[in-house]
Amino acid sequence: MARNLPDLSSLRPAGSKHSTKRDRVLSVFLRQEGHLSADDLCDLVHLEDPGIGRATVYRTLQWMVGAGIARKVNFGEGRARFEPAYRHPRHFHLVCAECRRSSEFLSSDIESLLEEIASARNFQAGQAVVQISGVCEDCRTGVKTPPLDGTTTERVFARDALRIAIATERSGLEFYSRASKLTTDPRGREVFERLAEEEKEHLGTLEKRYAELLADDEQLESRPTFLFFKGAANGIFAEGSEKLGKGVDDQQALLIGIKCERGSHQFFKRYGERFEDSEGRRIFLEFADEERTHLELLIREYRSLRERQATERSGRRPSARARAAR
Amino acid sequence: MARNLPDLSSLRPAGSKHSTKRDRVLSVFLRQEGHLSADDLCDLVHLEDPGIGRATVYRTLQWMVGAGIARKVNFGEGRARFEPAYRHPRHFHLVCAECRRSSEFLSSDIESLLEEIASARNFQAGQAVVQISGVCEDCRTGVKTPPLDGTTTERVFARDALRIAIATERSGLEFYSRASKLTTDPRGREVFERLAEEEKEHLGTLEKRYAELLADDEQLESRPTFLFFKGAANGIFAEGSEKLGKGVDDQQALLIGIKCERGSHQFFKRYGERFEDSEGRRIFLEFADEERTHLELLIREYRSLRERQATERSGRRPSARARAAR
DNA sequence: CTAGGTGCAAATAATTTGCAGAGGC
DNA sequence: GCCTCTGCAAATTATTTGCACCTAG
Repeated sequence: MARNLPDLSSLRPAGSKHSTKRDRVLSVFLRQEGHLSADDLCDLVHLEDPGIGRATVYRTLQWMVGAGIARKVNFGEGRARFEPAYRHPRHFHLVCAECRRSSEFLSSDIESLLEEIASARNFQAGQAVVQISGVCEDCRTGVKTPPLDGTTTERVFARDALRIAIATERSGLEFYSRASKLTTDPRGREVFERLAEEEKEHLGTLEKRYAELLADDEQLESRPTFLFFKGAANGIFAEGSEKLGKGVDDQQALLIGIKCERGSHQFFKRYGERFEDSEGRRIFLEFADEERTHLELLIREYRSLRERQATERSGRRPSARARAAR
Repeated sequence: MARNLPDLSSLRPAGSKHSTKRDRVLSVFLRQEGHLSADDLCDLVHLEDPGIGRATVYRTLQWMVGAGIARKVNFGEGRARFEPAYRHPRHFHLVCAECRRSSEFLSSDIESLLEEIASARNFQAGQAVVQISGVCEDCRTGVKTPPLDGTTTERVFARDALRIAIATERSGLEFYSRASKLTTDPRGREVFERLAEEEKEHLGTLEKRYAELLADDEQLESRPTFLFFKGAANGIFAEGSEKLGKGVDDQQALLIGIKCERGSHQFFKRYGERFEDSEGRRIFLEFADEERTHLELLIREYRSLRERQATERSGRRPSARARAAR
């Protein structure tokens, strides 16, 4: 997503010599956006340096795949295509059968289902391929939508990241408002109220950021989604809110909150880390960080509550466990 | 899934002559279980008739793919593999990178997410490829699990179909019990009660069938899942139950029920039709049929309720619409 | 008898490899 | 100077095609 290319000199086969030609192949490859076939890359390389042989391109490509710099994808054309793994985390494809162009998407929902399936089969999952083949909008309507440039791709990614963060924030806010109403312990209630307040404030910040992003590109809101993170992010707090309903006590409410924040934190951290330095990555990681802070606060409060309850019990009469220990 | 092979004589290129050799290739192919490469098929064909050339096998394979008899799958080995489309509906793969064997699964949850994504991108989706590559249980543990024979595959499929049907039945039962408690109109309540009763009865039948199936193969319950239909089937009624909570009137309750039954009916019909004649298919289609009956009952009741309400209103004072029409 | 089907061998296409020479360290 | 990288051409692998012959309708 970001424009800054990785340091070429640090990328070379382990225990190997530096090679100008390999660097050139790599450099040409990394500057490309789409999914190149080995031949496409050959041609492009020849424009800059006709003295580079096919075999070198093939060999470099092989090394790049092994080193995780490139990914080999097969769209069933009888030849492989390659895409940069830098600035493109693991993602899935929509492949047009007519124009052979392909666009990308990312769905954490699908990813988690795949994980579930693999573990149900005791299968140690590595990479997954998800491809939808069909006919793209352009081929059906005849209108040629220009491909998104780097900055726009960045913005779409940031937009989606913000949307997900906002949705999570909203459901978090609902969760804490509910929790604060249900909590009887004044200190616990205060914690939930404070968290709800924080979520509200942060929600405002995110929404402001979203509005600013829209100001940069008026078509931004109508551009197709890149990140499909429907359930995974929002479901966490929604599930928590649901559990809150059924006569839970303060301690349970805190535990549910802890579970939600932990899930949410892990989710945003995990996905944030998958992206190269970019606005979207920043949004995810900042969010993960905020969730971590909340998580710590909740854990502290949970411990304090248990302590206070223990003291209270022992003040009146010894607890069941204490009595059993005697 | 079923053992009965399709009629070979009815399968031939449109406007083409009959050919013994093509029939033989086809017949050998359809008798196989796994994913054959063109060469594998050649070798197998040569065992029965060494006088059949490579080209014929390739040409037959091409025709089979075009005619929808076979599906071409690419596991990234540099050569294509082919699987019979008969007795195997569209499905996804887990591919072991070590032993190169692949096992199959079906997930309606993933399918519906894929549909959603395609439509969000205005992409007319055709086929989808979902592959998880990794290391299978056998390769990790060293224990060689024998591949499932036809009868067992059948049973696993029937087991999964029953599990899904039972889960749906359960959530349907919960939905109708709830609805019957919430409904004020005595006739409407009676309908919901009757449906709840029917669900309960049918649930019993399904559970009995499940127990019978387990009796045939004591390991059946522990065999890996083939159908991953987590959300799609159960979510329908669960969503309906949730909506029921918030002070809905009788008419709305009926409408929610109609929506649930319609979704459920369509779901089971759609997936049932994807399978060749088999116990699993029967379970799905029978279930779809039951849901259709419920759907019709609910629609009749909804109409009757509206009519009664209209009469009631016009008996007391003309309805808003009737007054406006004057 | 004739259009389509078939085997064989040759063509194509993508990718890999052997090898002699070039170039980094 | 050693060892790896590189270009070229030849090899390999998967699949398709041309063509003379065969066979079903």
